[in-house]
Amino acid sequence: MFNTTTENEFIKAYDVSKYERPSVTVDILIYTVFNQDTNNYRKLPNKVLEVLLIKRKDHPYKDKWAIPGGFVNEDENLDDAARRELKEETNLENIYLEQLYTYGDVLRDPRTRVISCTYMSLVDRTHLNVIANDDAKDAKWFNVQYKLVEEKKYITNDGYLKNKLYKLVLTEKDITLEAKVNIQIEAKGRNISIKREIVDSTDIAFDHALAIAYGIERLRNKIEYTDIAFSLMPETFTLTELQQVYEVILDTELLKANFRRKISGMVIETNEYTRDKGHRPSKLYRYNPNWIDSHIERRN
Amino acid sequence: MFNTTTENEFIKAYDVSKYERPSVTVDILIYTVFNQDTNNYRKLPNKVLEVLLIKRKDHPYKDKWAIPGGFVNEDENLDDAARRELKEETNLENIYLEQLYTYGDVLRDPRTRVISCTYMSLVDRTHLNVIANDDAKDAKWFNVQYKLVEEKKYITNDGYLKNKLYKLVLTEKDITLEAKVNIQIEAKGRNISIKREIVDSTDIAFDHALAIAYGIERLRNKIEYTDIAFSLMPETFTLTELQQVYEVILDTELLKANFRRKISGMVIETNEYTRDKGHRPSKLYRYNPNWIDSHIERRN
DNA sequence: ATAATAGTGTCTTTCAGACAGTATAGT
DNA sequence: ACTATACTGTCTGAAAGACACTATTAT
Repeated sequence: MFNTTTENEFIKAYDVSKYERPSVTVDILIYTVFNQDTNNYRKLPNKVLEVLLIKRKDHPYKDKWAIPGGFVNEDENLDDAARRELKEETNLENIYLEQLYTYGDVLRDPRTRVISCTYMSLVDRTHLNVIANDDAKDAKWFNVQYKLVEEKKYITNDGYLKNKLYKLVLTEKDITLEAKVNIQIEAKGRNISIKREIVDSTDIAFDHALAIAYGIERLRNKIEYTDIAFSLMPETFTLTELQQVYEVILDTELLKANFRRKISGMVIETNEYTRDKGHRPSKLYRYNPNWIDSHIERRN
Repeated sequence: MFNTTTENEFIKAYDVSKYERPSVTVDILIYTVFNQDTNNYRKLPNKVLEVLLIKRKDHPYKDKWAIPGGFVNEDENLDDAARRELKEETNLENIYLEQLYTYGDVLRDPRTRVISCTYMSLVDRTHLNVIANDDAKDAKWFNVQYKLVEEKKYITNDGYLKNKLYKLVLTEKDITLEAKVNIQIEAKGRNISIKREIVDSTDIAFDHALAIAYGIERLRNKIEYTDIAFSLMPETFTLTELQQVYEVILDTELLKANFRRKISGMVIETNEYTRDKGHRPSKLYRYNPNWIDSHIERRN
């Protein structure tokens, strides 16, 4: 039982005060929506979904891009570590933050065994300080595109095997990072298992492409039945802006009248309007925090 | 920190063989549905939701009940550790298994910092071997009840504070374990944060009451838009049995005609019928794995 | 005037909820 | 015959989808 460890190592290892941090990190997916200006004075800016990445300065994955994160301190709750990291990266507090998934494959970090608990955060770009654009840290907002590119299904005698191949493209000025994520769904009798794996990820560090993809999927799911979209909005906004946020996350076009009917209970109108837009002014709205009362609560 | 522990206990607790591994555990919520026989020969058995718990033999929380789990081996993926634990407890493989949430509060284990990644598994009780009922391991299936008992809402000037108090009751023969879980939802402007905490948990070890509660909530959510219910069913089943599973998980009564319409695409009828039931025989059905094709896929 | 967006009304189809009714084994 | 369950048909109202129409600003 006490195999080859020396007494010294034993003591060092178990001396309470010297107990090293567990090799557990917290990594944060910080998503935001950004206005891309157009050249036409009349046209509204396009909205794009962005994620914050940091260029690694050391091996492994030197010069590749990674999700911000860091080790969990010994005396720090997991959630607190996530909040601390978020504050370090964006200088923001009291922001939407949700635990996503914990990645723990043995070889995901070539140095040593690292288990990473990922969180997802949504921030309103207008509230953002510049830390995240600090060149010294080499942190950049990358435009995110995530699309299904191939779907194959094989029927087996007691179920099926389905492969869905998604392409993730991250761009920032002249930098383009690409990865492919394969989602394998295996149905065997009544048992269904899902496995996600990176097929191809040349410029994204570790298995972070998986996390970025998973975050977008969660976002797409949750925007349908919760109010998370408002975490991406400024204090007041037009309904068209809100619709654009839904569209850029869901990657579809929505019909204006139907969209407005759907979200009507989630917003409160103000007396203010947009100005100087080269077209009819738009009424400004704010989030209605009491919306949830009229719905079946399905946070989690 | 190590207040009254004897040296002996200390050594035992920190056995070297455990050190090499990170202090990360995998804990598994194993849910099943069980038929409770009734005395009336005509009546169908009642179904109850159950979860597998293990009686702790050592400090801390000696003689309290805990979710089965254990340390992750150094050379073992997180998912593999979960599958291994599941196999050890139930002797089953290829079972529905899904990562749930990772608990990482500093003081959740009084011995040392332990981060626990929880998984949820759903098993068909008819396929179960007896390992989980092995008295030597003191593993028992507990009847689960989880209900909202109190809801308070305070309006603040920029949002609201909502407290939802849930009561969790676990029973097995003459053993009753109770816990209260408070879900605090704080809306401040557009930012909403959710905190879950145990208010009262006298007989359930660690923060496991939180995990059990969270698992049920996930189950209640997912049963509405996925096919996970079938992981709890035997190969063939009647539609009434399927409905009972939905009812016991959702803790509501459903109207038969509407339920059948809703799940009609998920099942395939067989030519077999139930017999000797003291009433009209019921057609047996099996799961239709191709159901998902006709739906928007929302696993995750 | 025009380009571009803001905002509303309404038709249709689909689906969830409610309820009433008929059918059939086993004692 | 009676009890308990099996199974189906249909009405209603709400919500989702599609589309057409009117309104208003800066240049």
